[in-house]
Amino acid sequence: MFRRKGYYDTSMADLSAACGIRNAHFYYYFKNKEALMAEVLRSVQQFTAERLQRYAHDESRPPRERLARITRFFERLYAHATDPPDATASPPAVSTGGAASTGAVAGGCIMANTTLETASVPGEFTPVLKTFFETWVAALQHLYRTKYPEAEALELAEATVQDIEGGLMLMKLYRDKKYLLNALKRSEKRLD
Amino acid sequence: MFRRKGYYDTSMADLSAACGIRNAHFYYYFKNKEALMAEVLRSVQQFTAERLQRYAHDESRPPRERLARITRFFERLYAHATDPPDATASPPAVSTGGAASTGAVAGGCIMANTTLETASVPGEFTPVLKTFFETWVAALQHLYRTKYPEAEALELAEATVQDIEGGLMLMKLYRDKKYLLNALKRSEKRLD
DNA sequence: GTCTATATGCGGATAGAC
DNA sequence: GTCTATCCGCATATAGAC
Repeated sequence: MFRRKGYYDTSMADLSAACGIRNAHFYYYFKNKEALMAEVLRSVQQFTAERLQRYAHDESRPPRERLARITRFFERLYAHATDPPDATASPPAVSTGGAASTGAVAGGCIMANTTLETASVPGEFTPVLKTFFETWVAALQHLYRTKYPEAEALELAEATVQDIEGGLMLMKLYRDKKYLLNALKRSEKRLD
Repeated sequence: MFRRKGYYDTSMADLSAACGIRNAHFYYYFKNKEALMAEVLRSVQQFTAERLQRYAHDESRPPRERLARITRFFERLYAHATDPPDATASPPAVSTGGAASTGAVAGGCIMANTTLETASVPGEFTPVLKTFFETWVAALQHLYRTKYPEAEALELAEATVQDIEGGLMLMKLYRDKKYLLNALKRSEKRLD
C-alpha cells in the first residue's frame, strides 16, 4: 500500500482493510503510523542488502554473471509485484525503445517514492533510505570495478541507479515495463 | 510547496500561508485543491514545452550548443530553486563522483514527484504528466537524431530523462547537486 | 473580491471491556 | 492479544457578511 499509494495517501484504514485486521491492532504492535512505516522500510532495506551483498561478492561466478543475478533480482522486486483489482487494459501510450512494450505492469520502488515524498526535511526515514541506496551503489561499483577504475566505477554505479529509478517513474506513469527493462539492460552493457 | 512537500502533505493552510492570503481565497479562483494542482502542473508543462521546443529547434545553432542550452535550462529549473528557511548545513553524506560536491541544495521535479505520488490509479493529473515527459523526450531525441538513427536516438533520450530524474531523487536525499549535474553532463557526452 | 466564521468528514490515535 | 467504541484535531470546503 505504501509503495503504491505513498505514505501520506495511505490511511490506517487502508492498511487494516488490506490486512484483514482491525485498525486498532496496529497500535498494539507499533507506536504509530510513522513507526510502522519505518519498520517497513527497514525490512525492505535489510532484505535488499542481504541479496545484493550475496550476489555481488559471489566469487565463484564471473562478474558478468553476478550482475545478471542482481538484474533479475531487481526486475522481480520492482516489476513483479501485482497491483490488485484495478487491472484496466493499459494503452501502450508512446514510443517503442530498445525493448518491446510488455503489457500490464505494477511495481515501483518504495524507497524512491518515500524519498521524494518525505526527504524535504530530513525526518526519521532518511537514514534507512540513504543506507538502501548506498548499499545498492556499492554493490554495483564493486562489479564495475572489475573493468573500470575506482572513480569511474562509482559514477557508472550511480548512473545505473539513477537510470533505473527514473525508469521506474516512467514505468508507473505509462504502465509499461520497458523503461525499467531498458535501464537494466544498459546496466549490464556497461560490463561488456 | 507542492514540489517540496508533495501533493497530499501540502495543506491548503500551507499554501495560503505561503501566499500570504486567506484560505478561502483559493476557492474563489479554483474549484478545489485538485483543480489548483492541475493548474500548477499545466503551467509548468506549458512553460517547459515552450522552452524545449525553442531551444531544440533553433536551426541557427549547432546541435551541441542547443543541447547545452537545454542543459542549462534544466539545471536552473531543477536545482536553482531555493528552499526557504530550513537551510541547515548539510553534510556531504557520501561518495564523490565525477563532479565535486556542491553545497546546499533545493529543487526537484514536481512532475516526477506527482507521478510517483498519484499515478497508481490514472486520475486527473496523468495526461499533463505524460505530455511533459513526451515533450522532453521528443526534444532530446530530435538532437540525438543528428548523430544516431531514430530508434537509438529515442532510447538515448529516454535514458537521459531517466538518469536526470533518478539524479533528482538522490539530490533530494543527499542534498547534493552532483547527482543532477553528473546526469546532465552524461546527457551532453552522448552528443560528442 | 475579500473577509470571518464554521460546517463536515476523515485520519490518527486511545480507552477499556473481554 | 483482540475487540468495540470513541475522542480529538485537522483538512477540505462552504456560507454569507462586507
